[in-house]
Amino acid sequence: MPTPARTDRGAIVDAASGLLEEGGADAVTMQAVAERVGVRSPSLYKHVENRRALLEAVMTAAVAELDALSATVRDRDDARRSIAAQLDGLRRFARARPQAWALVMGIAPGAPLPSVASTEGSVRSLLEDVTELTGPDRALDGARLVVAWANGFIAMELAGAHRLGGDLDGAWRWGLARIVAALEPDRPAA
Amino acid sequence: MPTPARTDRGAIVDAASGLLEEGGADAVTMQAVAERVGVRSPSLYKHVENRRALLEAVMTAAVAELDALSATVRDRDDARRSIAAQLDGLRRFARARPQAWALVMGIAPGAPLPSVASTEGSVRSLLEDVTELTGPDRALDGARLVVAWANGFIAMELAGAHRLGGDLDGAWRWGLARIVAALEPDRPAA
DNA sequence: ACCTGAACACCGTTCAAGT
DNA sequence: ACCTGAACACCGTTCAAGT
Repeated sequence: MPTPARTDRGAIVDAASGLLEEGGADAVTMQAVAERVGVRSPSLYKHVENRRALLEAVMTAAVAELDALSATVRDRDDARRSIAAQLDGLRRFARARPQAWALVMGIAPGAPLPSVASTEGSVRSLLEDVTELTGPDRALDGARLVVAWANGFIAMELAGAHRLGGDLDGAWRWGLARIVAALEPDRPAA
Repeated sequence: MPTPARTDRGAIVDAASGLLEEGGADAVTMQAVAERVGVRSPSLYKHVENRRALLEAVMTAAVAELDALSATVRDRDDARRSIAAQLDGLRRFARARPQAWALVMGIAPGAPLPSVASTEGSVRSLLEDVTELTGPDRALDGARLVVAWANGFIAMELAGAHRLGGDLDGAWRWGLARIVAALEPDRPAA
């Protein structure tokens, strides 16, 4: 006789996301996830292939959130403003969900896969904004410049680069202005 | 009767470094390390406090290598050239020892601690070079700009951001030129 | 003073047995 | 069709016993 499912994939991924943010990827054990959704750990294997696949699902969900956020903050009327808004959004997401961000960046302790590449899906709208400033020939290089800086800055910030002192928010804004200006070859922006 | 030591901390850290590069931090198990140095895993605890401390020692060794490399490639006569040389050196190191770089970046699977901050020790000489271009007021912001971009780019590269295509070496050189130019407020560099 | 086997608590994963 | 307990191979770590 068929037994009705006592949990499902969505609940499992949610539980894993919660555990990830609370204790890092190491805290996402099959037993902890199982306990949170109310089953025993072997039952999870009816819904996810294994722990690695579960973490990939968590990652995919985070990428989707980032894509949605990117679409929300985008400003189609002003490329410069749009780039700034999207990078600010990325930083906000990273501060709110550092472990998910680290997972997406391929930076997480216990991460399943390198995956910055998948983030580049959410770079698509950024790419269009950047193209407006660089022209099509340097659009890809420009997008890489911008994304590399932002993620590198965030990595430093989350890793606690406070010890050098200084105003981190100020450093972000100054860097952001410089980076955007650097996309425009000839005009020496303010 | 005292028994002569059959291994020592240096050999243990070396073995751990090798395992790290071969299979990532997950491969640095106490048993694998023990086997490589020719003892049983419990004996390791006579020389290192625990696995976490061992990984920290590996990280410290990598930071020391980076510092040495940085000192080697530095060019005291030309700040711009010196910055480029140091970032190129960082990229070379990251490509040769991706796992060690990831560990230092706080990016490794199973990393013990966020530690980009400690990298900033090796940023000291970079900081001096940057100061020549930005002046003292923006030196810290400028160093953060440069280091963030370089590490972000390397993270993308190591994570396999090839899928978007394009010339990655070209993107690095172009970005590097732009970043260095961005340090000089007014002059619109070539 | 260092090394070892045995032991403990924990992992992920498989599988036969239940409903 | 899903859930479970038992089991397996593996972790990190402790500790009494060896030399």
